[in-house]
Amino acid sequence: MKIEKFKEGIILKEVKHFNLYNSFENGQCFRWRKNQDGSYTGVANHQVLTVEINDAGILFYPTTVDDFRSIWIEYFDLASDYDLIYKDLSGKDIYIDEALQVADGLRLFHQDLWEIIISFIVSANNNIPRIKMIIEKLCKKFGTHLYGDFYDFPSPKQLAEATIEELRECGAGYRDRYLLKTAMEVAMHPIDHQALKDASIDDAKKTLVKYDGVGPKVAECIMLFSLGKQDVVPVDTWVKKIIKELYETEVKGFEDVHSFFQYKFGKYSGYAQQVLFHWARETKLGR
DNA sequence: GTCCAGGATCGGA
DNA sequence: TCCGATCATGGA
Repeated sequence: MKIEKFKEGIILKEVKHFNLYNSFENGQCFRWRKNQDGSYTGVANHQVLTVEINDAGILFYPTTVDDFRSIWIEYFDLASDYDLIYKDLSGKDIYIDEALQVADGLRLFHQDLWEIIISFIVSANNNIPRIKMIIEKLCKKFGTHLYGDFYDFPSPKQLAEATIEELRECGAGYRDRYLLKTAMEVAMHPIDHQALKDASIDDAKKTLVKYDGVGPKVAECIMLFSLGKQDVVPVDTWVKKIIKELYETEVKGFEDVHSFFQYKFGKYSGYAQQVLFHWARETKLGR
């Protein structure tokens, strides 16, 4: 990977399969804001970062070469070969082929475990614009101020010191007590991140669903969006809609949607799910 | 007014 | 183990 210094940041040339819109607005992350010029600015790794694509390549700023190597390559999944994924998935059926075209350059990020746990507790029975709004309020109210209008995601300790009323003021609704209980639990007993990464899907899920507000689907999102488990398939209302409208006959004979996806799309079934999810939302499938 | 959104929890069968 | 009711909130 050719990393070059560029003003306050770095620039990557010749990176294929990185589309900003498809990567930042597919429902995997909630804290990246689109700028007027099409670039995105957000907070991750306790830093404010902007990602921009122009004729010269992909720009990341402000950051250093060292930080980019040690932090952002992992976050943006830049070491993965998406050609490999596309070759593996394409041709499996007409729907995934169309979805891969629409969602081209969608990268599955490796986001912070704690932030993803809280974010997807908020996501339950909720919609994406509201999830973004609630998380933004949580950060502003309980997170550390970074720069301008950007705040760090609150730590377990910071969130554990919140009151139910304050969480309700952020718009969390009935999920307020889930957030508080999970924050207090994690503040008391830090998560063993490496153990979760090493664990099997079943074992990781068993651990994750112990947190209040984390059920099977949220656990699957945590595994796919933070732990890098690319064969985990979160089944939400949109995926159910996709199954019903496109795969109703095909899914019969399988125990559930998970085994169907696993059989059909193999080791990248989680990526297939995310591409289909994004495609369905973009094309307003069934609307 | 009803329905829906990246569902989870709870009590009862 | 499984199923239905219930849970805030705001936009369509």
